Amino acid sequence: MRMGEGVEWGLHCCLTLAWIDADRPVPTARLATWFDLPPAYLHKRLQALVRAGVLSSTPGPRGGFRLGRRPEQITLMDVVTALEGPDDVFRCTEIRRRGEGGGALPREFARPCGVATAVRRAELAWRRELADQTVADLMASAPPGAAERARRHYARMTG
Amino acid sequence: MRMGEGVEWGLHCCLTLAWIDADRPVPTARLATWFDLPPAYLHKRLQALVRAGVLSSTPGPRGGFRLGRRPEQITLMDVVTALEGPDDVFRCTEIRRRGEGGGALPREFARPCGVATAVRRAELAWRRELADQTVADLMASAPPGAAERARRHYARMTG
DNA sequence: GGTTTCGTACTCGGATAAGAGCTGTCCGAGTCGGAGAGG
DNA sequence: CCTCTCCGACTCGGACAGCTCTTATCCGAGTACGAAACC
Repeated sequence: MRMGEGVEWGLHCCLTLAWIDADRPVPTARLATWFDLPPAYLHKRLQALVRAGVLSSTPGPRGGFRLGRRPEQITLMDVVTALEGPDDVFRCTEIRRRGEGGGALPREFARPCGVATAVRRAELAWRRELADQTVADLMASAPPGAAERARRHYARMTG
Repeated sequence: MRMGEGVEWGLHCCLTLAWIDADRPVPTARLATWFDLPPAYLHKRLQALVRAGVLSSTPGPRGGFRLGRRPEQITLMDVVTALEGPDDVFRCTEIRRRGEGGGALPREFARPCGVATAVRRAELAWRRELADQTVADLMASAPPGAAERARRHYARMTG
């Protein structure tokens, strides 16, 4: 059980896009060079963020990606859900009612499985923490001057 | 990103072992029949729980598995860690310092990456919820009479 | 009848193959910018 | 000199392979029981 690498990429890209706050969209190639990532695959992951509304894309020359909404309205949960899918981490297959164990007790199965409930409680705590943190919070917790350095660095790339 | 199926199996098996509280160890075949699971693979997953000390095993005839310690001392975190591995869900690859972006700022990298910190906060909340729940809690939250039914069902299987 | 010995069957344990999902790559559709010709 | 047209290049978007990890399976090592032979 491991989180996909694209989540780290997506969060760093969102943070960078928020910091530089460029007038023009930022193409994939720039971000891939910035972080030394495989351009094609990064592109694929950014597309998933566009489908979720986290980013917006512009085709053609001078095109690229920009934030789909303001940084304080992009939660980490949004990014994780967009990149890892909306499915629950824990999937209850109702094994309690399979096999010999569950033949004759239909009334009890009206309530959800206790094991699933317990694990989902942890998963909800995880999702809640992710939903409480926004890209704006990431910007605020960064060392001072980080945004300025990002802008300068990006200006050096474009020029 | 999905949790392995073995976690559900392991938790249900621990709960069942705690309920029936048999004098003899319970072999894999019984548990596999109980939940209608592939016996060989269930066996492999139970071995992982033995390596973690959650279960203890007895070889030979009349052998099998039993709980390695009391139910109130087996947390859901123990089971998940045993079956999914001890690695963090989110792995920070330090992409901030890779590529063009991180060449000239060595002082800043002394502090951990803000993105990683934010995601790890959520992961810690998840682990904490898992660690706060024990197998004994699962037993307590089950409908009354569940333990008795499990014992009767197991007696019918053995006899 | 009691005891010893042997064989058998059962269980765990780890090493060995298929399948799914993540990672990585490619090419096509669409679009903007600029060069060049014409007025 | 200004405007219109056309060409070219750049970017996103989705479809196509390689690889790691999960799932699934098998066979070997060890052990307790039970039967049989022996005392």
